[in-house]
Amino acid sequence: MARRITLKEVAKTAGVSLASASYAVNRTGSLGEELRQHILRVAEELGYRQNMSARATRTGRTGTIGLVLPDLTNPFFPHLAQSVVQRARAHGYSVFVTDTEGVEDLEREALRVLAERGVDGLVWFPIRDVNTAEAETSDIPTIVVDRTLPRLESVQADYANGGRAAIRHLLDLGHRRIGIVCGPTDIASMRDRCDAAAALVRAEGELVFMVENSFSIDLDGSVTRALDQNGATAVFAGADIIALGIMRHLQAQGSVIPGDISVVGFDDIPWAQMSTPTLTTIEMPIEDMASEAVEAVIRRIEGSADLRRRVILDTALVVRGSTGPVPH
Amino acid sequence: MARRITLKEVAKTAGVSLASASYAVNRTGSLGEELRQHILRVAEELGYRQNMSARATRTGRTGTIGLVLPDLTNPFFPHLAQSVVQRARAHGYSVFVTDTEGVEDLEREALRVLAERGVDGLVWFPIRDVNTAEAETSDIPTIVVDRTLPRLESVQADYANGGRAAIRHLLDLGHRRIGIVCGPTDIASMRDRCDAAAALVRAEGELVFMVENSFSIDLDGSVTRALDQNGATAVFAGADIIALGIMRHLQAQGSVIPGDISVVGFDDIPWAQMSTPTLTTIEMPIEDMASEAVEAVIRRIEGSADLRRRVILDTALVVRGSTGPVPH
DNA sequence: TTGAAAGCGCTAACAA
DNA sequence: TTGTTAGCGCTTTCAA
Repeated sequence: MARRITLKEVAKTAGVSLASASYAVNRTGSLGEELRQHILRVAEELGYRQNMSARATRTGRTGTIGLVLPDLTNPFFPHLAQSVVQRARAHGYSVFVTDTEGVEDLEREALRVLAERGVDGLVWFPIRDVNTAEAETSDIPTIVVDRTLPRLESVQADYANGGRAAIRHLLDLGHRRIGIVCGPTDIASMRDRCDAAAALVRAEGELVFMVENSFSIDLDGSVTRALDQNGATAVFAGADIIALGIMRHLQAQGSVIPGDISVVGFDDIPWAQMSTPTLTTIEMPIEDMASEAVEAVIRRIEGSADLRRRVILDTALVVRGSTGPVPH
Repeated sequence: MARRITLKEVAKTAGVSLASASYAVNRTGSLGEELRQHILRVAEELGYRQNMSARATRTGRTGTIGLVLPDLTNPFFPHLAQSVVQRARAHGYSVFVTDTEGVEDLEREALRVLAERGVDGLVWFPIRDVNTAEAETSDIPTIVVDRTLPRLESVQADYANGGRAAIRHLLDLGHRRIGIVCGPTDIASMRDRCDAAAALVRAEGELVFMVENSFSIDLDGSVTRALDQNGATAVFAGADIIALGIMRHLQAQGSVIPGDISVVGFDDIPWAQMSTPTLTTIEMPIEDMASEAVEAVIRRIEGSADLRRRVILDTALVVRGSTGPVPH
């Protein structure tokens, strides 16, 4: 493990001062063109690589961003993480990824560690709509994704409209007796989509049941009971993973989808395309959310002290095989 | 954005020297118990947080690990990434995650950036069995996952045995006419499982076809043709994603799985549990691979100049609904 | 345009 | 046990 070449050594071999070497490498200061070229050539030859830590102690900037999210294996997040990493790289930032495992203590700890590492900014998908780490994040530019936290800029999808779009689709197919299986309602983004959906069902049809299930393909007894007993011709689920569970249950009971009953989900996770039938759902603008979040956090880092904003991005209905005309 | 408290300020307010403050915070050196407590209390009150960059310039260690992988949205990786992040945290390391998008230039670039950031170690899942970045990684402790690269320690699953276990399972069910759909064979781990599987089929049954497909649920024409024309009673796929595509295709042709034909995959991605029928497959020891990789890289970082090792972890057959007795 | 030198916040050898 | 002090590698002000 040969010791790394320092700027000083580059300067010495190039026969220039440390300052000039620094100027050349960073394209700062003013340097004669041939001198700069010469220094860069020497640096190249010696295999010089910047020491970001040292640079960071001087500049106070690390060129890093922390991404904090609840659970990488939840199908929603890998795509988000990938997009954040890519957008950040495009701006020259590297990303610390932290998985909080849905545990608030770990979340607080994660934010503390990232603060200590001196991340320039944070993209944070909180476990719940609660700021578990006010203190740790208070002096770091932070963008919250998918949640709303006091005093923090956020990027969200238009959940309410998404919920309505799902119901509108069912209504257009002639469905009137509609059931809703919501995800955990302690999360605002979930409440938004379900409440909006429920309101529209009530206005133009009949809400035959509205129950809740955890983010799981396994259904609670209360949910299966609702599905079995209430004669809905269509079901809206607050999350695709739940919708898939519903489809599985209905099919196991001998129902044909969408012949007997239609199902629509929310999120457009990858599985939605591989189920039988494929799942009609509401697509989240994940890439847009990721780039919006990264751009926003970098904008804050680079100083343009933006107003506190809330960016709301459009969702879209994706019609697939799990919805069809109401049976008679 | 209030300026961060420095150790110097802590020392001053606590009325001690900078060194003592450092000792207290790092639990190094020798310090009277009450003095240490006092300093820590002051640090706490002031909201002191270490500046890891400064620390790193002095110690030459950043307490960070780089994780480099081809594609976070590939269902295999989120779990791996999560496990790596968790194991690393348990050891006090933070993880830079980089997605190389399956592009070798980006991979090289990613490794260069991580080297520049001074990561203490690298956990690297290369795109192919080729070291695209010899130079960038040569002086950083590196563990390669799932591939074999010259001069680098690696962690792998026992692919050959996994392939054999899948075939053994089919043979035990009475199948003799078996087809194989391999994944991209330019990857050693894929070749291993398929070759071992093929050898066993040839030895104890009849290999009715052996074709190749990309890592995709969509099948090449050559694959669908093989499936349709060769009267296999069972198919082994080199990857679950391909197995799911095969199931979809067969079902679309009117075949019943496993009544008419059995399908077994490889990887045990999450979807394998949600398909209809659920997919019999070979489980990869992902968590073990992740912790083995992290432990190994940390062992190297902390100096125990291990011999160059190759760790091979066991795979396991997971029997689900897509395999059954041979039809007559 | 170039260089000398101060100092970022911290650790650790050495002295007291 | 505690303090003094010399740097780690770098950027940046200031003077030449």
